[in-house]
This record gives sequence, structure tokens and C-alpha cells, in this order.
Amino acid sequence: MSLLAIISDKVVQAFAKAGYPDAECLVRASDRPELSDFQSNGALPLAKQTHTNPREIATQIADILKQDDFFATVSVDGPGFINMKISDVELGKLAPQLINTDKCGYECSTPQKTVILDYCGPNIGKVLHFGHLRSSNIGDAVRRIMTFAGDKTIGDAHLGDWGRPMGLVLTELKERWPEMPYFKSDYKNDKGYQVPFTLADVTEVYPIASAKAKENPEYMEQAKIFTRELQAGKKGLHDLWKKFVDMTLADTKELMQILNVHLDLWWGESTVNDTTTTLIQDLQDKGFAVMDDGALVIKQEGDTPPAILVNSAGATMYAASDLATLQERMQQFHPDVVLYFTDARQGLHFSQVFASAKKTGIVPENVSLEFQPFGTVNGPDNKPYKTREGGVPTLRSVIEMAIDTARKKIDAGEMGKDLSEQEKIDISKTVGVAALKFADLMNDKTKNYIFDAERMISTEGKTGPYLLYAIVRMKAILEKVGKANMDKALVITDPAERKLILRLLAFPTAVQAAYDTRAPHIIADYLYNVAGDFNLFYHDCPIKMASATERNSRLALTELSLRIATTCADLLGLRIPDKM
RNA sequence: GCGCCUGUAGCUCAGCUGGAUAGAGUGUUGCCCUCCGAAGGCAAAGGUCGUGAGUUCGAAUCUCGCCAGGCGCGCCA
Repeated sequence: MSLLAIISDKVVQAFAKAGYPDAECLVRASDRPELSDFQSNGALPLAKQTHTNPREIATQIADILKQDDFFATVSVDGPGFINMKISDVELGKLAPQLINTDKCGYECSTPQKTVILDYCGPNIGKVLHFGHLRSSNIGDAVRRIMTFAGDKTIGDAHLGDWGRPMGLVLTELKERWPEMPYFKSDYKNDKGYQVPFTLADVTEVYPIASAKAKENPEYMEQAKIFTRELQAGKKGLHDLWKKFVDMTLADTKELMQILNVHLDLWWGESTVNDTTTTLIQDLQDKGFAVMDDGALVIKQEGDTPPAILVNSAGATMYAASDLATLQERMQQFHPDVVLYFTDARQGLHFSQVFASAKKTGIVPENVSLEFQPFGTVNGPDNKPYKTREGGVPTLRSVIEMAIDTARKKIDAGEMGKDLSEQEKIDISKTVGVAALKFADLMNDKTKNYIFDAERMISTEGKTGPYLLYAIVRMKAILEKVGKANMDKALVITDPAERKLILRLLAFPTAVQAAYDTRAPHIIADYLYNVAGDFNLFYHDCPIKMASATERNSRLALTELSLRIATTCADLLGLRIPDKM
């Protein structure tokens, strides 16, 4: 039960008592905190319907609400807003009861769903670049929020590990190490064989191969042959490919571990290689897929271009593998929702895939397919971001930058003095990554994304470190001053306490909004406000030297704040250090 | 040409299922460590919400036109 739900119930009852049982009460947190805690705007539309004076209705409702001791004041202001202020005593009683529970007062309003989330999307043969941060972060945070809300979630990385790029990679590997056994015609297995290439090679061969193929037709021809042979299952190529994939994947998994991004599945395009073939045949047999200009396509409504399953050269396109992946996901997990977190430029592709999936029955009508786009990563000049070397910065380099900045902050600060070297390393990692993650999660923009290294790794202002700092401070207070008796009601003696309590009680509303709109930045913003309100409380309300009653109340409030803040941090995938 | 996204403080962004006086951070200018953690707190300043109309008791929010920017429009993923 949330505070908002309690107030809403009271207002609904008041409206009913006044003779308006079906009125929309429009109860929300107040826009004007100096006037009230909550407001109801229900009298305004109701007055319009009934052709009466909104203030008259509002006054009628307010008079009923005034009889409830729960409210300190109830007033009618402006054109007909009902303003309610909760009594301090009730608020103090309610806060521990609601917050000191399993989900901090949150109750899921919708039945449990099975949700598949498609994020991260690493491409084999390429390093993770900065754009993968967005997909991974947002996807993982939404997964955490949905899990918290009670859904069964499955995060899938959806690797780009198949098709032409792999043929190109194999071509380049052969150019460099033609002696590898994988290319021999009498190849059996590679037991005991140590491949000559390293992770550094793995991340550079694809871009090189891709460039070569553009200029050299023979090279491209070889890539096409390898692509076809790999897809047909030629053992040598397949084993080499597997080695290559595993090496890239180990790197990706390490980065995801550092970022605290969790994935349940590492399916890729290769996972559905066989089923894609049968699916294409099936779609053709049923007449959904037709030949058009030499390509096998599924036609779309109106002016939308067709989804190409197989191009005129006979190669399988990613619309086909995405459909096959959906089919596989439906069969194995029966999801109610599938969410895709990718670059906004893929919008057309997904609308084609979604429409095709529904039309062909691969995905039933009642399953919702959602495209969750984010903008392209641009530099401060709003043009596609380039490093000095001319590329998008790698994810690893950005993470290292962030960790480095956090380390400098520790070395410069007072608190850093009595930390061991190992502690400093651990803390800068936790804090630096949090800075990076929070900077990414705090805005919800589908437009182009301005990458500003300074801002991403900053540790001051509205940043990850600010939040961690507040949380670490809560922990420190509880450790140094003592534990609270949580059974007692809070006593409110200062406006800062009141503000903080109301903020904490708004947690369920924030979670619900974040869940409904799949928007982690709502949690990020809420957590920032919790930290801010706590900092004000900390500043204005001494704990240690307060009277016993006040001390206990303030310690309890600190503990409740810690509970909410750590829950939010967890929803965003932010790790919390013990000290910093 | 068609379609999608975006335009809010100097900069980066919240607010957009319509509600009262549009909010943060940053930058600028000040103030606060004898006090539980100053990666902190407080204050000042900063706005024709791109623009013009419409819808209505009420529009940053909804509708339409226009202007500006980004992206996508059959055989890459």
C-alpha cells in the first residue's frame, strides 16, 4: 500500500459521499509543497460535466475530508484545487509501517508477465564501443525494474555473430595465418591446438577485412564463400569461428561484469541458423514470403518497404534471423512482452519485423513487441562522435577514464588518507562506473545523444558519486551513532524531516511510472531527489546530540532512507561502496 | 519526395496520458567545516517553453501549419 493509494481512497470516498461515486479524483503529489502534500483536481472536470461551480464542489469535498484527523489541513484554492496536508503524527506513524516492508510499500498493479529484453548486442569481431553502454545500461535497468515489479524477465544479449561479417573475419584470419589447421581440406579437429591470434587481433580484424573487401573483389568473393560454407556447417571454419567468438565473448562478459549488467542468455544470430532456413521455407510455402526483384520478401502495408528475408544473391538477411529468433523465443519462453533496446536508426527494420511476426502468426496478437530506441552518440558539436584516431570511443576506454577520474578524486580528498591501496582501487572502480552509468541513465532521450567525456565521468552535482556519497554517509551515521528502534513512530520537528519522509513515501509512485514507461531515468531522478532531501536533513537535523526521542526518530529516518536509496541503486544496477 | 525523432536557462537535460508561480545539474557571483563524511549545504542571477494559429474554464503538454536540426527510406547489421 502506498501513501498515494491511501489518500486516493480517502478522496474517492469523499467524492462518493458527496454524491459523485464515479468522479475521477485526480489525486497526485502537490505541485505546491508549501500549500499541501497532496492535491485533488477532481472537482474541475466534474464541475464541467455537471455545469456547476468547481469551487462549490471542491468545498463540499473538502468539508468531508476535514472531518478526517488524518489531515492537518484541507483547503480549496485557485479555481477548485483541493489541497491536503497530512498531520505530522500520522505521517510519522505511517512511514516506518509502509517503507520497512518487503518492497518498500510498492505493490504491483498488473499480473505477472514473462518478458524478454534484448540488449547489449555485441558484434563478434568488433570491440564494444560507447553506444553499447546505452543499450546495456538501459536494458539491464528496465530488466531490474520489471523484475522488482514481479515480472519474470529474461535478458538476451543477441550477438551479431553470423553472416557476411563472419565470412570477412575468416578471410582476414586466413590472410594472416594461412597455416592454421582449420583451412586444411583434411581437417578433423583442433584438439591441443593453440590459435595464434590474441584478443587485440580479434577486435581489429573485422574493420580491416571490411575495408579490404570494399576495394578488392577477390577478397570479397572469398568472404562470400566462407560465409556460405560456415552457414552450411563446414567443420574447420565452424571450429575457428567458435574460437573467435569465445574470445570476443570473454571480453564482452568481462565488461558487462564491470558494468554490473546481467544477461541471462547469450543467444546470437548463429543460434537460429537452422531454424531460419526452415522458417523461410515455411513462410514461402504458406505464401507469406514472395519473390520480388530477385529477393524473397514479406510485403508490408502501405508505402513501407518489404522485409527482405533472402537477398537476390541468396544470402539470409537479418530480418529473417530476427523473425527466427522471435519464433525461438516464443517457443521456449512464451513471453508476453519482448523489448528491444537498440539505436533509433533501426526503427524501420523493427516495425517491419514486428508487422511480419504478427501477420505470419510467429507472434500472437496479444504479445506486445516494443522497440525502445535511443539516439545516436554524437560529440559536443552534435556530429557523430570521433576520437582523435577517428573512431567512436571504445567502451573500455570510457570506463577506464571514469575510474581514473574517481581515483584522482580519492587521492585529492580528505577521506582518502586512511584507505589502503586495495580499497582505493576498489572504490574508484565502483564510483567511476557508477558515474558513467548514472550519467547515461539519468536522461531518457531518443534524440541524438551528446557524448561529453567531462560530463560522463564527473563526480560533482547530479552524478552517480553524489548518490553514492549520500548512501555511504547514511551507512556511516548508522554505524557511528547507532541503530534505531524501528517500531516507534517518527517524530517530526523540522521541515527537512517532513520533506524527506514524503519523498520516501513516493517510492511506489516512481517505480510504477518507471515500470509503465520503461524509463529508468524516473528512478534515477527519484534517487537523486532522495539523496538531496537526505543531505538537507543531514545538514539541518543533528542526530548525535539530539534528545533520545529525536535521535531514535532521526536514526530510523536515516535507516528508511538507506533502505529506499539502496533499493533504487539496485534498480539502476549501481554498486555501493562501504566507504568512499 | 515520404516517414520517424527532436527544438524548454549560456551549456546538458527533467517536466509532455492538459492543471496553480516551468524545474535540476553545470557555468557565473557570494556565503557555510569547533558540529554524525565539504565528492556536501545555502543564496543570487539566468526563460517570447522554436514559431503562428486552433481546441477549452485552463496548453511547455493535445491538433494543424510553418521554421530549424537529426535519422531512416529493398538486397549491410
